[in-house]
Amino acid sequence: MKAKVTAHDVARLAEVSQSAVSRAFTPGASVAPDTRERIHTAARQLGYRPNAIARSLITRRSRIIGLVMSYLENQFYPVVIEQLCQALQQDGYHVLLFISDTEDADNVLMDILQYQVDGIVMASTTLSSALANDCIDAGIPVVMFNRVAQRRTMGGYATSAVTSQNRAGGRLVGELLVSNGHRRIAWLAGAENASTSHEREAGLCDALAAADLQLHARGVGHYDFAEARRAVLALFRDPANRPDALFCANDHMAIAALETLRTELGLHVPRDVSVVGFDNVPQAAWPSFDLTTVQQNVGQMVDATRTLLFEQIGGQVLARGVTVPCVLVERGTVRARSVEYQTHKTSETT
Amino acid sequence: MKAKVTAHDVARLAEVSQSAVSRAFTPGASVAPDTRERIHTAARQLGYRPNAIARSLITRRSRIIGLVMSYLENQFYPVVIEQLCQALQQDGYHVLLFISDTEDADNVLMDILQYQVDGIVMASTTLSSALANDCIDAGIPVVMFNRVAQRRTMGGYATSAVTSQNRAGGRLVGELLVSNGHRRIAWLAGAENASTSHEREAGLCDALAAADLQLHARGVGHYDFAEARRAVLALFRDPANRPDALFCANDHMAIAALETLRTELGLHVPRDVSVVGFDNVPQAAWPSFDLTTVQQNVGQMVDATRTLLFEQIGGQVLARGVTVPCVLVERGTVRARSVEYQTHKTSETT
DNA sequence: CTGAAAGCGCTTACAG
DNA sequence: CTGAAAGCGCTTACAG
Repeated sequence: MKAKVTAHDVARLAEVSQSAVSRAFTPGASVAPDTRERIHTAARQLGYRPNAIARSLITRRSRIIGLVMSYLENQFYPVVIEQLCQALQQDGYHVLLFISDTEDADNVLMDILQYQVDGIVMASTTLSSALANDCIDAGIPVVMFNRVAQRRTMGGYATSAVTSQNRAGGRLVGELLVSNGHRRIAWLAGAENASTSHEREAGLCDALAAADLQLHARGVGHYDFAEARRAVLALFRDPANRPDALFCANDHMAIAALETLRTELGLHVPRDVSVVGFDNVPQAAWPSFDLTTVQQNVGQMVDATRTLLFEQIGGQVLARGVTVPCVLVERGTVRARSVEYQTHKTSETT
Repeated sequence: MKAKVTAHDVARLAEVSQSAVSRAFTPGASVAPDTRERIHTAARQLGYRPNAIARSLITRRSRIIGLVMSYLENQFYPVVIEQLCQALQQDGYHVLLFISDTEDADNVLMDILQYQVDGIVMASTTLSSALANDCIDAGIPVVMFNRVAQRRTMGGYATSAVTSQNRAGGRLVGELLVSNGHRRIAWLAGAENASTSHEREAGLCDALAAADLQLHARGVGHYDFAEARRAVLALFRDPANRPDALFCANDHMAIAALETLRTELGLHVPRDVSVVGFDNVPQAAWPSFDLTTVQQNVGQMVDATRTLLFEQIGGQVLARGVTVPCVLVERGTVRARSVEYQTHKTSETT
């Protein structure tokens, strides 16, 4: 391992001061063009790269964003990581990734703070809001991704958040199911303390209420494959009182439901029961699932996250929420309107 | 945003020197127990956290590992990220995540080097080995994860690598297929320049050769869903000359093959054709796929990665390769031995 | 446009 | 066990 080459080494070779070397690597600094040229040549010769750590210490900007997630089995999150990482790289930022169960959240917090990250993105539905508030108290901008803080304000601060229009998305699904003739509509919730799950359920209920319907049944899958399976089994235990549609709080659980309904309960989707998810993960489009779902616009969510982050890094203390529209993606898991129903409403058909 | 509290502030409050504060936060440093106590109390009072950036500058250790990946759609990699991240967190290290297409690899490299990472893990089959060699030249330990450098040595250095026993895994699959009576065995390669794909194919061919067989056909799917679909279509174009088994270089492509065979070609798996993958991603266990595959032991691979990394960070310059055993996971996509064949070999059955 | 100097927040010999 | 001091590799007023 060769000794690290520093700005001083380059300065010596290029016969300039160390300050000049620094300027030659600072966009917009005032250096004569030929000086800069000479410095860059020397730097290339020595294999010099500015030390970002030293720069961070003096500028008090690390250009690092902490990204906190709890689990990646739900394919929605790898997609988020990929897009967020690439976008931030383009902005000249980098991503320090923390995987955290809710239990060791405190240690994670300490680590993040010690690394002097310029901001934090919490992209997980299962992290405590207390953690977020601690960061804000430490003066570090936090953006909640795909969730909302449980307490929106604390000590005069508020937590920024980027979410889909979950309630509107839920309503879209409710309207689709109702207009296709479903009357016994069940809801499979994610985590009871997750804002995403709540809002999607509220949207569903809005649509049901507008049609004078109520939730037929309700289960909780904790956004987990195995738990979703169990909940589905319970929901469909009584053959005489089966739901005719199941709306799941995300695709990950919807796929678990699909598998369980087909394999273990011998039901056909959508003939016996319709299934709808939320997210539009890549697997939803696979022919085996062909899942009708609500697409979260990850690109727009990532853009909004960057905007909120940079606003706050730039000193604008105002936290705010941004809400991104989502769109219904109709595929094959919702039963089409029955014939008599179609006749009934034929004028409405587009 | 409150002003940052530093070791000096704590020193003032605890009525000690700034050096003492530093020692109180350095495990193993010599401080009187009650002094340490007083300092920690003061620190807690002020909300002090040591600045990891400043520490890195002086210790010349950032305790950051750069993790470079190209894409996360193959679910194998999110699993790797999750486990690697958590293991390194436990070691007191953190992960700076870089997503890189092969094209912008150079920029990525510069960034990594500027951030003074203590080591780099390249966990992607599609990154150039030139990139890896550049890092080694810069004196930063590199471990290839799930691949091997194209040129193992350069300028006296070699690149450490952690891989599964891919050739043995490929042989296992070949033996399974042959012993179950398949005779027209096709191979769906990943990328032509990926060591994983090569070795698995070589293992398959070993098994075929031992049974006096040859590859029946061969396609290339570039580890991509859409390309795998296209390759499968080509492989099965001629109904008179169809493979009776298809071994895919990873599960991601095997699932694409399954979907294509069933939906577009109307073939039944395993009655018409057997399909085997490699990795054992979570989806392989889903009932819709129930995919027979070779499991890569991610836990062992992660452990080996840490070992190699820390060896080299500790100054042992020797790069070396570690190879982790993998195991055949038999599920439902391989046709069982035909009756006459079974009779023939009945004594061998375990 | 350029250089000398101060300083970012720490760690770590070196004395005592 | 403790403190004063040097220094990690940069940036950035401040003069010139």
